[in-house]
Amino acid sequence: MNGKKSSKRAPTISDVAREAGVSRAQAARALGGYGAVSEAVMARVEAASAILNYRPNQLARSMNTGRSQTLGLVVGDIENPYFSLALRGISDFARGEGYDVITINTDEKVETERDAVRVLMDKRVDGLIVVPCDSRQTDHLRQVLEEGQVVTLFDREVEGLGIDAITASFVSATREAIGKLLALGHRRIAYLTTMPDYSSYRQGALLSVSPVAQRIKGLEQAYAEAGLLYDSDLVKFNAMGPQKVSAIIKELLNMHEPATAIVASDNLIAMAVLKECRRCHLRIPRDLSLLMYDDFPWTELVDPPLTVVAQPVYEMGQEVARRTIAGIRGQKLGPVPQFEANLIERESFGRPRRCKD
Amino acid sequence: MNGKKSSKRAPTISDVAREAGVSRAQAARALGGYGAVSEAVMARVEAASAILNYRPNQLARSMNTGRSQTLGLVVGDIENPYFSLALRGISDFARGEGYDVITINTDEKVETERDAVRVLMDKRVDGLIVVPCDSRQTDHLRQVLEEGQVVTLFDREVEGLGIDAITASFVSATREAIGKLLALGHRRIAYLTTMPDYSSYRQGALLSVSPVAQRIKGLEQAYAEAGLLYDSDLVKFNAMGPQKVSAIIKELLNMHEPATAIVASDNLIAMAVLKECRRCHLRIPRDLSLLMYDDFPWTELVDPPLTVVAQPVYEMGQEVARRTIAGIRGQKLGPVPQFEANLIERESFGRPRRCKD
DNA sequence: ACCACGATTGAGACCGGTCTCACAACCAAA
DNA sequence: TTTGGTTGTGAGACCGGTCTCAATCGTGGT
Repeated sequence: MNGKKSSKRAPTISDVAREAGVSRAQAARALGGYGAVSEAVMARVEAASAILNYRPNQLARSMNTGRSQTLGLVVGDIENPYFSLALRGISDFARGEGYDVITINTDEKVETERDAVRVLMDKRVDGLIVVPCDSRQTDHLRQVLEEGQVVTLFDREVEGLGIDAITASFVSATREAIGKLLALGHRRIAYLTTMPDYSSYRQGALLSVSPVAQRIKGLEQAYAEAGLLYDSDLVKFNAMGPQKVSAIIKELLNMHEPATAIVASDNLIAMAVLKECRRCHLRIPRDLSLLMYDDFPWTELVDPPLTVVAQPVYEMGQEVARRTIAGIRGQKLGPVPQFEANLIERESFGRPRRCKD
Repeated sequence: MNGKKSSKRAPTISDVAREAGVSRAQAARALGGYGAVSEAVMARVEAASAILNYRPNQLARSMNTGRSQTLGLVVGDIENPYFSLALRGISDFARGEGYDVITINTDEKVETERDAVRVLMDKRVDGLIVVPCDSRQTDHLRQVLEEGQVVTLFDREVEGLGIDAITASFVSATREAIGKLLALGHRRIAYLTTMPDYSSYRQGALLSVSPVAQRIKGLEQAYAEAGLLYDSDLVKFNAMGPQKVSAIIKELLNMHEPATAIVASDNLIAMAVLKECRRCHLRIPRDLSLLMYDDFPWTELVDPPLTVVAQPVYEMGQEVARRTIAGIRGQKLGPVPQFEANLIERESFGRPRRCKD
């Protein structure tokens, strides 16, 4: 139905020039607002442009300016409300500066991330915003940086790349949250993350800058402050999907000393935990306390309303966009602002149950 | 930090040709896999390309093929999980066919939609997927259609444009849901939508194809089947944001014959209703029954789990992408498949309370 | 009247690819 | 040996803009 015959080919600057009776160069100058143009020519060209309903071809413009006015966003999963809110922040800011955004999902697979970066480079985006899915495999990032591309990281840092990363700082909010759990009497607090287990997180250095590492650090600090030592067996990686989470919960509850509280590293895990609890008739916070990262509208609507550590996702989105665009323009913006996560207390914390059952 | 000096300019096909000792045309043929190329040249060019780490400039390619391998998505608010799930469906399918997606938010403002369409046209996207925010102001769509652009609508139809629209069919699921409410004894069932009130929805024709119209139709059918007449004063437009929703709920409960059930046209409204109920200590379903459109993971986690009318959003997203790309390629795909919405019964329906208080 | 200088203007190169066309080389058929 | 048809190849036009450069024009200074 649609493109019956591409009816009228879109008018080009040559058409406008002919209509106005001037040279291509002159028409371009009039429309582009650069160089010197007389009143008369300006008027004629504007009229011609209006008559033909001329719109400049951005592709052609990009060709020789080298700027495409487009940002590339490489993200794990845009369906995840965390990222879609970030995208909203990014595109709102970008739009205000005349940039558009191409989004590509990686599903947290490095191979896909590599492809995505390449595709976006090929499309000559002016800047790249990347949520790197593996802090160790970053050759592709290093390579595009060498080519002079502007890259900004979001949500996760990578050491040694020497580029900005917009992240929230989780240590203090986490320490505060875990402190409350400890005060309530919890000792066995499990941490669930979708992150794959890199042989062991205890190698520390590798993960030292990721949000997960920060959160675990905050957790350990809280234990230390209480004069306790955290049992790192309670950190569970690879909690992707409801089945995995379900299995992990079973494991945690069947330990010699069962977990009495769960920290969910993101909203998907938290939902899986909630679902599993409902299935097994476990009541929160009576049977299990729950802390989740990120605050979404529904978290205060569930039963019980969830205590969460929130980060200003939308604002962080705006900030990556701001810094990326500044980078493109060659501006310096000073140090990355600290986005501090904060604890929002609702009703998913309670005293631990004494014994099993 | 980033673009210190754009270190090495990206190699072009000329560089490859020189390195391989052949003409530009020949190098292009070898790389592009068209025309006739001898074994020897092929090998030399491939080697040169690998050495230089050559990547073709998609912009330049787009220039004269006229195809940018990019889709434009114009959507109300990507933060809305309904749309972000749809986007996921769209980009997954698009990616599989070698297309990328530029997303622009309209905030449901026609003016912004107009701009968005223009910007995307200027960037020469190959096809446009639009969630039109006003079924009456569609000149900009009509115009790009005349220019031969491929456009597919999503979520909402517009009459007289003669293009595909991917929507779910809501009549029967809604009739079923409302039938259950009527059977439980409800008579005063309110419908809340963010849609602005076009003087009055009773003009019918204007809204005849929108999802909202379909839902109201299903609602009225259910009443008719029960031998009742629906009081159209119970349809409340313009329910944008928690405050509006809050005001509307107050109004509904203070009517001479108060509403005993609420139908929320989208998840944002439903959340606002839930929040308001919590604030006013109204219990669902004891004091008020609630039906919401769209099914999201959290709907079965809230208190109580929500009865919803679900639509296969992800699949619908895939389908728009499929049809848009088919349109670009000039293929015909036959009639648009019917996506039937279906009722998922959970626990937010109950008997209406007898009197006030 | 003559020259310098700035404002206007058009010709044409260029961005990095694709693609048409003419021509050379090669082989089999006549 | 001449003819015809197939590769293989390079030259160069083209996509639709931007931008450099030199030429032209008008004008004030001397």
